[in-house]
Amino acid sequence: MQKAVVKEIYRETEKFIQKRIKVSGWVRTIRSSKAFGFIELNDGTFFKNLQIVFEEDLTNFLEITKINISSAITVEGILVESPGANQAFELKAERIEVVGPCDADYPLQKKRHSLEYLRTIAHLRPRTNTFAAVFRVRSLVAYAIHKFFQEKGFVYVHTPIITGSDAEGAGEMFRVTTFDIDKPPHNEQGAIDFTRDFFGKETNLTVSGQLNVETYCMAFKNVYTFGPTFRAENSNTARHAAEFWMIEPEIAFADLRDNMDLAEEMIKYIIKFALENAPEEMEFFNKFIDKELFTKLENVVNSNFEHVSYTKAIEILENAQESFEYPVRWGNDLQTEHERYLTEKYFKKPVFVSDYPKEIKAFYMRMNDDNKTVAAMDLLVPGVGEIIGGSQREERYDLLEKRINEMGLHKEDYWWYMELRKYGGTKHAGYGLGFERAIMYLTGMSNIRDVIAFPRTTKNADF
RNA sequence: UCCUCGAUAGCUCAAUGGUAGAGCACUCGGCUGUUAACCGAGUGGUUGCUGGUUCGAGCCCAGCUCGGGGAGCCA
Repeated sequence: MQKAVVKEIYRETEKFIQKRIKVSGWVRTIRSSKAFGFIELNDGTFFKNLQIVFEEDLTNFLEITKINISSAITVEGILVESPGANQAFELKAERIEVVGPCDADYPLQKKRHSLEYLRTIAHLRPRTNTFAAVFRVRSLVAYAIHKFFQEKGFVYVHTPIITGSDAEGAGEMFRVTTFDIDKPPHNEQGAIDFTRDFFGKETNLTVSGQLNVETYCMAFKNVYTFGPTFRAENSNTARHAAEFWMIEPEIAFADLRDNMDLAEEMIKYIIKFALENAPEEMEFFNKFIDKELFTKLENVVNSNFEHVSYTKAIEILENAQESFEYPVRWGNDLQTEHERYLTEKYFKKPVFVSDYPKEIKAFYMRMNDDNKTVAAMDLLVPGVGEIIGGSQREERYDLLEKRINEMGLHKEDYWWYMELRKYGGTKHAGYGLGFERAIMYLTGMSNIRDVIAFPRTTKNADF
């Protein structure tokens, strides 16, 4: 007998119709009458379910009518055309074996659950339509990102998760140590003696792979990282997590414009990839999560992203007929309300804001000729806000050294980073894409906790 | 961390300061093509925690815990 999976049955129906097949999966719902019943079977390979019809000629008919949702079963039968309205075919069961019964206290019902409740049962929520769709899309988009960069010849670099450089400056860090935290060793000055710790120095979980990946950029020309990142910020929002994934491409012999063009091409590529490779899931998001999703995504794919300088953006905001809570002033960073206005109301599409005042940006960003702004860019998208942050890097040794000093950093901490500027340093640029934020944008999900399998956020590391 | 709203059955939600309820889930029964199947009956509660006001608190007050929304920080 032919074994089949639900995805093949939907995609290549002609291969299975009128044939005896064997399918294994979980019961999503069951409706039974005195002499017959229906099971919606999901085997995990496909978003949609396969309808099983069973009748009282089954030797275990009574047992089957009583099984609970989420029981694991194996069904043998013939795939036939369905007289019902909602499906083209169904499996007429000749034999159903319960391979893994499900207890009656199973916490998921056939009805809708709140996303908040489902977070409390993170081990079971991938069995729901919403999370099945989210995590299949997440998987596909991760693949699409690799595919995009690999097809362009980029080299995938695994930058370290544990870092000894505490000066990356991108946020609060999680300490990595093997010390007994109740009694760490002290040196003669009375301070904690990190020379006796595992690495012989203070170490933390990385907040960004950028500085490390720049070294490989100077060897391979075009590189990217794709890995987990950790921020110990006490953030409590729908867009922040303590552990998240980031994609950080870095391109040599390239400037800020090349950088933005790459970002735009990548965003369009992954949107198209998701629409083509997960049509059922995307349809579901458009119908139940965000009714404007397809309109939004098609608008992004078919339009050119807007470009605006920070200075011009300030002008737009100053002239806006809008009362902002925070004042708009050249030199201040853009607030969330300002970003939302720009991308959602003014341009109504993704917009790159570039060339920010040097005071509000990182030390490694390239100084512009005006000596006031740096070659930085943020990509703002409607609904999610900042999804990408990047810059052209300062490749001039003396200017980099000057910025490090101005910002009160210690140049000894960056000795290897600075040497890149001595030994064949060249123009280069890169950006960071928050992977979860991209998934949120693609699916319409509005909380980052719902696009991470087991989210780690302030006061929550369950599962 | 700040502002704001909330926490009642397994879930989603009701309940003038006066006997804590419904739908779904679950159990039992019925039903010959269902589509969140349907019909009937039943089981199910320390009203988040601690204290206070009151003859009496799910409801009023205080503190705490956890969650939602917004803000800061950022991706």
